This record gives sequence, structure tokens and C-alpha cells, in this order.
Amino acid sequence: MTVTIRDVARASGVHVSTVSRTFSAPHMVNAATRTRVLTVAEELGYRPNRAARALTTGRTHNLGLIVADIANPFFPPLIKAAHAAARQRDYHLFVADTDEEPAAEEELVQAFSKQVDGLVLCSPRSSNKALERLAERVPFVVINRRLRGAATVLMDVGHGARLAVEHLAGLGHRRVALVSGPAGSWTSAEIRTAAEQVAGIELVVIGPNAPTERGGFAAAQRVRDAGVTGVLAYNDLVAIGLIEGLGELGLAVPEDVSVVGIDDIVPGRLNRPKLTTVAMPTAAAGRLAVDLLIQEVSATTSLETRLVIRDSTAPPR
Amino acid sequence: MTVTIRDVARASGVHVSTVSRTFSAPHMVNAATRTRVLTVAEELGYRPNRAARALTTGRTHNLGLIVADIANPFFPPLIKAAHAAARQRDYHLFVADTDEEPAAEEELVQAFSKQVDGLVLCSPRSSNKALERLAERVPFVVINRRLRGAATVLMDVGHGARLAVEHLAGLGHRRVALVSGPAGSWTSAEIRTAAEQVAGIELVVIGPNAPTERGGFAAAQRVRDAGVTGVLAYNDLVAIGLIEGLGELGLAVPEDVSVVGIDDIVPGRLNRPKLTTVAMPTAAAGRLAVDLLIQEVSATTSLETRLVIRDSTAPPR
DNA sequence: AGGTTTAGTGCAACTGTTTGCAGTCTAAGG
DNA sequence: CCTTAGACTGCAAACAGTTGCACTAAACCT
Repeated sequence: MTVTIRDVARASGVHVSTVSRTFSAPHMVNAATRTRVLTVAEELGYRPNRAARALTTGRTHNLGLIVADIANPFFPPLIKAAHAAARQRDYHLFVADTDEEPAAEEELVQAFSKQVDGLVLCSPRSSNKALERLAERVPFVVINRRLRGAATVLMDVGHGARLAVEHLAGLGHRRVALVSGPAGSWTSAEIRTAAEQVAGIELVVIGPNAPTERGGFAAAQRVRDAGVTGVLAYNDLVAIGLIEGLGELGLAVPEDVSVVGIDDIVPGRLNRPKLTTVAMPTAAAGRLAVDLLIQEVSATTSLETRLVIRDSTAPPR
Repeated sequence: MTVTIRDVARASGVHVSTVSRTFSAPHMVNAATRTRVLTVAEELGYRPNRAARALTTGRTHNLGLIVADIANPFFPPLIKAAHAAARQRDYHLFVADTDEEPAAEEELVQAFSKQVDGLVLCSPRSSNKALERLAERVPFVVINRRLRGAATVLMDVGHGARLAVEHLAGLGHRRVALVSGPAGSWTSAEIRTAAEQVAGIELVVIGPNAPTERGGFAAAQRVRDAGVTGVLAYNDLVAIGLIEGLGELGLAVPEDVSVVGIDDIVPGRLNRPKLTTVAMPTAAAGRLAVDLLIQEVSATTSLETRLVIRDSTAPPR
């Protein structure tokens, strides 16, 4: 029914091992036989059975990608790029999501570990200890989290955050709020450290907050009370919620308060105001992570971010 | 190194076949032995090797999902739901994207066919003939396309479109444009048929158009020239582009023209105007498709859509 | 009591590929 | 002309499970 290596062998008058080799080690077989085998294989419609191959070699040619939430607009470009990179090297990609529950993370890694050659973890929330334990089961590369010993792809939010605050400073803002993210987030810490380094700015930190519109909305009150004219939000969702919340309090953006987001996930041209934000190289990160994984190189990479200035920032009045 | 079924067999004093059965057909083995085997397996940290299992059974316990573009906000909720449904039944999901190129579709199916037990195709663009050919290679279920012989999950856009046009009619609009989608799209045809059935409305069809913001933007001119007061757009992206385009021509939404989109993909509360649109049950579709696939039932299902009324529609003035 | 079902387990063949080892043949080196 | 190193290719044993069949022993039936 399904055509196997044996059928091809029989039809082309060679031994199965030769057929096997024309696919997995072409240089070991004579050019003439190789082309013969290949044409016969083509005619018969032979496709190597990956399960069988996996069984002998121990490599599945599958990779796993674990993100917090597939439906979070931050991730799809990353997933897409990772997928493309994998495909290019004849790997396939499983995508899983933890639904923002750190507990699901370990469980997923366990479930995947036997059937992938490696894993990409995006902003994992598990403890260092847990991650080190998992690293023994299956090789992985981490995105947006510093972890000694593991290959790492970082997006330099720190740099982006500094650009953002400098942008606000340049517009004349002197008192700026940082509406931070969830406690324990590497990204959030990174942003804060960078923001604090900008000279000539008085920084007030408001948080921790949930990294959602709701979280931003809830922070509006405190932002107003802080008496700031500029805000850097943990991410775009928070920024959106915040702008909405400020509106309820009678404060207009950017007229009364300037707001900068992070991630650049807000699509569409319909947004008012269009959000000034820090664009993240998500696609590059996805691609790179997969490349590192396949080539089994253990490196730490830091990707550039950039500030996109739109309409949610203006000089203070 | 890796612990196999044989190690478990030895350690628990039974034959490998018994161990195999405690995992793949528990009812066939005595309760006492079963628990003994299970505890031994647990102690040894045994995990069944899916590749080996796939080799003998011919079933990989993997499914494939092919969409046009992972990064298109319409799909992630569908992917997420499909993934969750698969996981629940101990299946894993490969996601692939065609990058909107119909040619990539067939190629992907080919590549997947040997290593998945089934495929979910979202709005496939290949010809009926090509699809029928592919159906012989691997079972699949189709989302948003009618195809005899294949299991099908439809989202009832027709109904949604009718609701939308009736909503416009109810507001007092008499002349309405349908800014349609790409030629050959099942969805676009469906929308048109439904829209034409609404009584008391003069419908002018403008299109075909690219299903993008750019496409909508480009259609603005013709919409103005058509002298309509209401518009139903092929999807939200088109609607957004159109609103932008109308703006450039000096027409305000909803004051001068009412616009209804389809898909409900525009997130965030910052949009002005907030788009009246037809919400699609994408998550339900993803879940259902996977369920149908796993259970190998061949059915045609039609999922309800609903109209979400926001701020982009108003009575004509 | 004798025959028959039934539950539980063992045996061994089989799945499709890879790969170390051994053999053959050719061409180059001495 | 003999030796030897390559270049190819064949052989057969893995890889980690599943499954039809045979077998045993206990339970059931009349």
C-alpha cells in the first residue's frame, strides 16, 4: 500500500541500504545509481517514513515552540518566522501554549521532550532551578530570559525603553511614570533598570500590574495622582488600557499626558491616537531561536529594538 | 540510556507484550499486574516512544493545521482552540501557513501527509479537483469551504451578512454597497448571496478586492461614486482600509457613511470609530474541526455567527 | 464430571530505516 | 604484475513498540 524503501530497492535493482543512503548520505553512493534510485523513487512516489527514521536515529526532526498565549498578537509573527525557519531545514514545528499558566510550562516540556529534538521557550516563567532540570531532558533555547548555560535570544527592551524615556525627555517631560508589568518578569526589570538610567527625568514606578488592558485601565488613577506628564507602559495592551482609563478621568492623550507602549502590536490604522511604541524584532527572534536550536550552538544573542514615534506623545503643555 | 518497554518488563517480571498492553489496551490485562507494571514504569521514568508506536500502528497521533497566514489575527484563536482540543485527546498539532499562496497548499499537504493522521484545511484555495486528489492521501476536514465528500466546518457568514444588511436597512439605509473579497472565494460568494436576499435595499457590488487594508483603501473612491450611505465590507481589514480611504475623500464614518466589517478581529478599545462587525466563531471552528478529524466522522457543520453593533454604523442623514 | 468459554499472558513476527562491518571491484602505486 | 587503498554496495542487526496466535488455568454450563 504505502511504498517503502524496499519497493524502491527492488524496482531499481539495488539493496535497501543503498536506497537509504541515497537519501540520508548521498555522497556515499555512486552518481549513476543515485540518479537511478531517485527517478525510480519519484515514479513510485516514495516518501521516507519519518517515524521509522526517528526510531533508528533517535532524532525526530521535530521542534517544539512554547509560548504563553498563541492568541496574544505579540506571538504570531514569532511563531510564523520560527515555523518558516524550521521548514527551510526540513524540520517541523509543534506549537503549544501555556495559557499564561506557569505550571503548564513544565508539563508541556515533559510531554514534548520525547518527541522533539529541541524546544524554544518564550519568556518562560518557571524557576531557574526547574529550567535547569528540564535542560537535562531536552535541549532548548530561551527567548527573552537570561539563563546561564542555555542558548538565549534576547530582545533588547532595555535599549528600547531608554530610547522611549529619552524621547519623552527630549519633548520636555520632566516627571515620567513607568507603569510596570507583573512581578518577577525579566522584561519588566529590564525596562525599569534602563528607564532609571536616563538623566534629567524624575521616574515614578507604578506597579506591578497585570500585563493586560485591564491592568492598564486600573493604573490610570495612580498615574493621574502621580502628577506626571509622560508614561512608559509595560506593553501596548497596558498602554491601551491606560489611555482608555485616563480618558475616563478626563485626561487626553497626548494633550494632557504622553504615553509610550512597548511591542508594537496594535495593528490597523484606525487607532486614535496612534501609539508611540517600542517595536520588537519578534520575527527575527523566532527565526534565530530555531536556527540556534538546529545547529546546536549555545550562544547569547541580543536583538536590537527601535522606537516608533506616532501620535500618543507630544510636548507637555 | 532511555528506558524502554523491555526494561519495564524485566523489572516487573512480565513479558514486553504485557507492558505494551497496560499502556495501549489496559482492559486486556489483570488489574493487579497492571498496577504493578504502572508503578514500576513510573519508578523507572518510562515514557512510550511515539515514533516506535507510530511505526507499528501507522498512526502518528499528530495532526496538521494549514492556514493562510498565522500572523493574520483571524487565525490565532482558531489555532489555539484546535491545539487545545488536540492536546486533550493526546494528539499533537503541527501548524503551517501558506503565506497566502495557493501553490504552497498542495506542497504542504504532501509534506505533511506521511506524518500526520489527518489535516485541517482552513479556507483552502486549491481547486476541487486538487483537493479530491489530496483527500486520497490523508483524511482531512475543511473549514470555510464547501466540499462534497469531506468533513466540513462552516461559519455561517451568510447569516451574519444578512444580519448586517438588515441592520443597515433598519437604520434607514436604502442604498448599500458590498465591497467584496477576492474572486473565487467561497466566503465572498456566500456573503453576496445573503446580502442580495434582504428586501428593501438596493445593493451595489464593488469588487473583487484584495482582502487587505490596501484593498479597502483602494475601493473608497468607487464607494463614494456609488452614492451609497451604507457599506458591508468583505472583512474587517477591508473595512478599516475603506474607512481610512473615505476619510481621505472627506467622508466621515458613521456620519456620512455607515460601515460594517466581518470577522471581529480588531482588538483594543482605541479604535475610532469602533467597528460594527460580524463576529465569527473561530475558536469553536478550530475545536470542532479537530474533534471531527480525530473521531473520523464525516459531517457538515454550520456554526452561528452574530452581529456586534458598535460605532461605525448610524442612521443616514 | 466433562466439555466449553473466557481472562490473562507469552511468543515471535513485523513496522521502515539506519549503520557498522565486510565484501567486491577498480585504479593507482611500486 | 602484485599490492593496496578507495569507492561502492550488500548483509543483517538493531531501534521500541504492537498484535495475531497459541497456550494455560480458572470459571461456567449442563
